[in-house]
Amino acid sequence: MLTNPTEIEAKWQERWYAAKINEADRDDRKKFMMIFAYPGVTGYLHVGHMRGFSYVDDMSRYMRMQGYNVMFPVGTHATGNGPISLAKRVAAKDENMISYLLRNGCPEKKLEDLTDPVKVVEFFNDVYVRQYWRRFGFLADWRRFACTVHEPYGKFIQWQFRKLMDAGLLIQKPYFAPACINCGPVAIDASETDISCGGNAETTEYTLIKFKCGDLTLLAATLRPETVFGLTNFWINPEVEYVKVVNGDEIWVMSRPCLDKMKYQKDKLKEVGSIAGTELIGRTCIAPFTGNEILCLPATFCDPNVGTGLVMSVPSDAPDDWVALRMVQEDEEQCRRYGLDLDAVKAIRPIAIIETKGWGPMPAVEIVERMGITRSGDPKLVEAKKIVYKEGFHAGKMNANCGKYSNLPVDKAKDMMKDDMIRANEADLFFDLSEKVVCRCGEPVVIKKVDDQWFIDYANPEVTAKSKAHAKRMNIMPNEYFVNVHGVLDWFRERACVRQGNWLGTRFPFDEKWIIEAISDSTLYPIFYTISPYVNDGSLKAEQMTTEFFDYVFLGQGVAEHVAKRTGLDEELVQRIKQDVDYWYPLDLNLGGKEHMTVHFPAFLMNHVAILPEEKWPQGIFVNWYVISKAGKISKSKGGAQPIPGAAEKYGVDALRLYYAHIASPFADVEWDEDILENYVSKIDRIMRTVEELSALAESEAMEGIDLWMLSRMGGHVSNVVEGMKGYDLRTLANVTYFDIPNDMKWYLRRGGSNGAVMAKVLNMWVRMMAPITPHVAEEMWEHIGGNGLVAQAKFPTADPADRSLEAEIAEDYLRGLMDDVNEILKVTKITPKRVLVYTTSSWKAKAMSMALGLLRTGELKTPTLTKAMMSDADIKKHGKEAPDFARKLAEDLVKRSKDEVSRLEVQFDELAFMSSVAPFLSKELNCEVQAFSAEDAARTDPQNKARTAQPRRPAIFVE
RNA sequence: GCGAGGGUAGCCAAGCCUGGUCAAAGGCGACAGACUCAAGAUCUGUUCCUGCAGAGGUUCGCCGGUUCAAAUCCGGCCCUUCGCACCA
Repeated sequence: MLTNPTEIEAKWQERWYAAKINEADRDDRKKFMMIFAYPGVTGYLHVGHMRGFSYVDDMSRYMRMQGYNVMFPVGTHATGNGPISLAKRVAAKDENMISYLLRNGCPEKKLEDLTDPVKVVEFFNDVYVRQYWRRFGFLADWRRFACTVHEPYGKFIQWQFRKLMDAGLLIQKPYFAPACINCGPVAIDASETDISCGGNAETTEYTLIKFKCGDLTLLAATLRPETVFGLTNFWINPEVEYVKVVNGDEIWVMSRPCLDKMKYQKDKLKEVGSIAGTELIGRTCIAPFTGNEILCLPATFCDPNVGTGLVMSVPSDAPDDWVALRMVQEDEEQCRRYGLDLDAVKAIRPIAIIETKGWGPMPAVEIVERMGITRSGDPKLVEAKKIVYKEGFHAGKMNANCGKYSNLPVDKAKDMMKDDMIRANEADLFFDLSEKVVCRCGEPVVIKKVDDQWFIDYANPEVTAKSKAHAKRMNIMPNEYFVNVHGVLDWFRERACVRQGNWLGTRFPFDEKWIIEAISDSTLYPIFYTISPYVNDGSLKAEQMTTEFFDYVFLGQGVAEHVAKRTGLDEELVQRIKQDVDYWYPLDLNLGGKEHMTVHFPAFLMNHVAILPEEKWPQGIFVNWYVISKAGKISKSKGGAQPIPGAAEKYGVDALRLYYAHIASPFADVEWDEDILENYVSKIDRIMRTVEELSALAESEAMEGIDLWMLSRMGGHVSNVVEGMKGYDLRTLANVTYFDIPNDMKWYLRRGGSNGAVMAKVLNMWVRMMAPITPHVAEEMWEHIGGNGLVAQAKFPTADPADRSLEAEIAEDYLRGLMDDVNEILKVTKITPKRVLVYTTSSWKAKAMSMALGLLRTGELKTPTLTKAMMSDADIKKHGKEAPDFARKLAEDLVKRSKDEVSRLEVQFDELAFMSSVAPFLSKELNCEVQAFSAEDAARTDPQNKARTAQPRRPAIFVE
């Protein structure tokens, strides 16, 4: 038997792939199709990704052993700008990128190729397949490989979008999205694939409120348009030079950084000059709604980079405003400098507008007081603002000062007032990012308006309702997600599905200027794997993948003969493809990381429901959690994670696979820890040695109790695993196979088990149980014990009912219980035993027990009934002193027992005979003389009269 | 903000849906013993507190409730992790 994991892996992978057992073709078996959500091509993957991937191989191997014809295809998702930006960075000789590539094993001479995005994709496709999936021994059908940027896949996506259009699910409307001013649309996310900083930024919607000031319109950007009723003044930063911008017949005033951003959102802005902040201070402007004239006052907290750089002042509810107002009112010198009317300034009072439970009428005044804030720029203001905003917005309602909005909850009033003001041309919208975002190219990212953006209408009520109903029938794991997915489907709304710019992906079939974006082209794709072998072997060409072709093979619409004629394909081939599709589809299980719960899975589900007939809707979803590093999520972009081939070499593939399956429930994150890996490595070592040792046992000696026990236990283990695997519970499979069974083996040997025939049977079952999770070492052991063919193709074991021996299991439990008790006595008394005497129950107690069990069965077991029954028995009545007490204990004890325990008590078990047979074993274990007696044996040795405490299934013990 | 998950002994982690077999699986780690010249590996035992007889006591984030009985069911609170759309 080989022992080096790398050699074992190479040996068996070669045999599997040579025998093509990974290739799935239609036959007359029942089928099972499962995938993992294909990874994006963004660079090297790390050991964390292999967790979910290996689950799919584990499960598909298990299903194969259960007799299913299993299809496990793989592919990659290269849509987007990941490969482009990688290529750009290589071309720019970016040192971080180069060293990252080399560190992960990219050959130096390959670097030149990687300046081409298409070659980047092909390079990583090869890395993923060879260095990750094949390296891990996956029985994936490589012939079915698909990549989203290959032309035939694009044909499929275009067909999908035509179907969405037919179903009325493609709609067009304006959209505001983050974009680099240079490269076009970018994704803003924590992993910062497209950008070099600002991954946590969010898009903020400001309401621009217009304040007439002579012929100028001052624009205040606010998050709280509902507070206009509380306006007391306007803030201008005296140190800022504002710009004047013509928009229609208005002249807008804003800061320059604001104009730079707004240009991307409004078409006809024309800069016509500038005006100093100081020039505006002291003027009055007209507040919308109220029509009040308010004064422009100086405030340095107006940041030209935030919003418009102009701020409307609501001192009742905005702490910044209140602090600034007080400062202005107290600084008479400044008022004089700006020529302000001192009395008018001093007369400004906050106007209460919102009632919030637990707060007075002026929350801002209150909190500034409470936190002791006196100056603008005090860092505590950030916190103050947060508190007031949160409380007011969610718990407050508009007060009597607010006209027709009085009494409305603040969050409702906000939207109504915003809409009303926009309609009345008193306001507009402006989008900005909550923090600075810079593209990978170095240019800033802004929010850009797109006028004719296409969306997939996931809010469509019919598709949503059908999807929700179908989700109820699906096998969705974990259960929490099964429950939650309905909420997600409800919340799912229109989703922008195409984008412009320099992107890899499929052209939008209705307008070639668009490219279908990354999430929208990866929803229906599992069905593509049913036809991909024909694509990959050249018998189906991209130009033959017409609408009619897809309509026929996927939807069963049209006639094969026509499709054949129009595409030039053989009619027989067209029919064969359709039969393949009908055989394999629907998808049985789609496994993906938890990040897919609110993005991919709902879209996956709804596209199937919207496009395919009901019998092709997916059957299952499995969500897995991550492997994280101590610092947090192991991230592709941040590095630091163990490269996959290195880990495979270091620990062995099977140890890694076992680690993933066993370390925790799939529905919890785990922390990557090298020390723990070592434990799994030695676990596998030990198991291999155990198998080697046990397989050498001599053939057929007489069958003993311990042999019956071993076989019985094995059957129980198999049943538990098979039951668990109905819910794809790999952890139970792992725990039983790699931990419980070895522990049983240990006990078997310790008890002197040595039956070669029994062990041959047990090992044969055990090795097959190891085949799904640690397939390489399982093959090696399978070969060693003389198993038939490849274990990967063997049947998963089933429990043989004839092997079940409750009595044998009871006996060993009895023995272990006894040993525990003896150990406890030895521990407490600190005796080194010279002699241990054991007394089994007296027959009257055994009789009482069976009476009690009888009463329990009929539901009559109570202390008085049992006592009465016992006293009417002559044998028991002789022990009239002890009996009532025993009856009470028995009755109290038995009602608490589970069904399983009770049924064990009902099994006949000769305690004395068993004790006599295990006395030699105990004697060896305890290293002293051991004798067993019946408690009723008049000739027994019993120096302390312990025998009287013996009970059924609980012998009395004497130690000296 | 919206939504979801988690808090179990020194650590990791099952159990919770379906209450009683739960002082709570398993694994690490630690301690002791066996084996060994020794170390490692392996095996055995111990590992909440108390206890010179197999027992008792106090535990499963906190508070309260339901129940004969709660880690498990219900309510509230505290802490924590995660997802939230052009990133797959």
